[in-house]
Amino acid sequence: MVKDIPFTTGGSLSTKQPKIPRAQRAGDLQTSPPPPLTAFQLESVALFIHVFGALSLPRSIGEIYGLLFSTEEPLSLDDVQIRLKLSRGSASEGLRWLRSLGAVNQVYLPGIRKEHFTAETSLRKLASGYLRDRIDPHLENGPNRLSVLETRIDPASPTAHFEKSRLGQIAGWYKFFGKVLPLVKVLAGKF
Amino acid sequence: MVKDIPFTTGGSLSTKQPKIPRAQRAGDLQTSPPPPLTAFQLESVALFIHVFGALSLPRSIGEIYGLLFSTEEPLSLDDVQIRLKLSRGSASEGLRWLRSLGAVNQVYLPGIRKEHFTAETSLRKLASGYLRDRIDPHLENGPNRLSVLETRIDPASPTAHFEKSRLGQIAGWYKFFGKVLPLVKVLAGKF
DNA sequence: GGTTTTGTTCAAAATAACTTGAACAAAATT
DNA sequence: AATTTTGTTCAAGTTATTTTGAACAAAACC
Repeated sequence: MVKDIPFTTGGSLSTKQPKIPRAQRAGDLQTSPPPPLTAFQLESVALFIHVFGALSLPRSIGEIYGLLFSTEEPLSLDDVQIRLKLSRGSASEGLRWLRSLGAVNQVYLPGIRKEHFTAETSLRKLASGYLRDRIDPHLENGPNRLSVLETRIDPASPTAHFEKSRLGQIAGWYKFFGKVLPLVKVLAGKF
Repeated sequence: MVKDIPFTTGGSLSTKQPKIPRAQRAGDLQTSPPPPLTAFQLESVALFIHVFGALSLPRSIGEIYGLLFSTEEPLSLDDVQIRLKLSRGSASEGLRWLRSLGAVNQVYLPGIRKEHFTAETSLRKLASGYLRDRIDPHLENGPNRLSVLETRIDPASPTAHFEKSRLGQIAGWYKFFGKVLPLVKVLAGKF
């Protein structure tokens, strides 16, 4: 809202200069020349676009992780954005997603205000983060879903016996995942 | 192509009747009244839409598997299409995808021409099919991708050491999956 | 206090994925 | 061999996801 009044800002009543688009701000005098990626970085980005794509995750997330993975120094949001030519929004949301998963670490550099990030490469942390955020939640509703399904069986119906056996089937699947996922997390710690 | 000439067909030169849309063909006299799903079927469909959605698979695939899972008798493509109100194309492609994964079985009913399908519920088959079709292919390219990445390292560069350590990291990940996935397949057989 | 820097949000635009349905192909039937 | 039944394909339409960018909010700085 208030989209038509670009030359005033929210809070203050005092005189204000026109708002300068962010792109010009930092750069007017010396717009940092976009640092090209090394061959290793380019190949890493391609690799992780592929890997994340296999999990149906958006390209931008693969790009960001790939860049951090292939770069020794911590990078800021702006570094990421400029090097990958992403929008601010994508870079911000992508980093947030990766952070929440535990796939990137925040690094505080003394005297520097911007947050910086590095790639987390521990398989244990990556695997457990992924499973925790993207798989476990589905398993937690399991028992609930199962009991709802049970209420849909009419014991009088001739199909009741079949339906109960299906119910048992699903229960077995949940049991399987309940046992195997923790095991995978443990094994991931050994690599 | 030849999209503007709806009243001739490809092969023959002889006189032909206008092509009748499939929908009218079977039905003119008694269009089969769409059989409503039972409460159990409805709930199953919802459940599998959810489960397949967690794997970023299309809704129609979850619907089809859910219907077959909750139905004792084998169903034909038309049965699936009509009951779920899907298009022919979706039903066909969805069933093909599920078949190729090994998640549905083809059943030949004596004296009936249409192919019929039932849901495969063995965890071993489901898991190994999914892993085989959707995960293994990515792992197979692994060694190749790894060696390409290696060629991108300039041994003279000061980052070469870091980059080699990253390479080792990835190699470890591949090793992990190479060991764990077969284990998962074996364990799935025990449930 | 006001200004600047930094990070987030979200509506709209761009892109990708899915679905539809009619044409086609293949096989069974007459 | 012509017709009917059945299953597949794919261009076009529809829907969902991702990306963009400008407004906003929060914190650091003056």
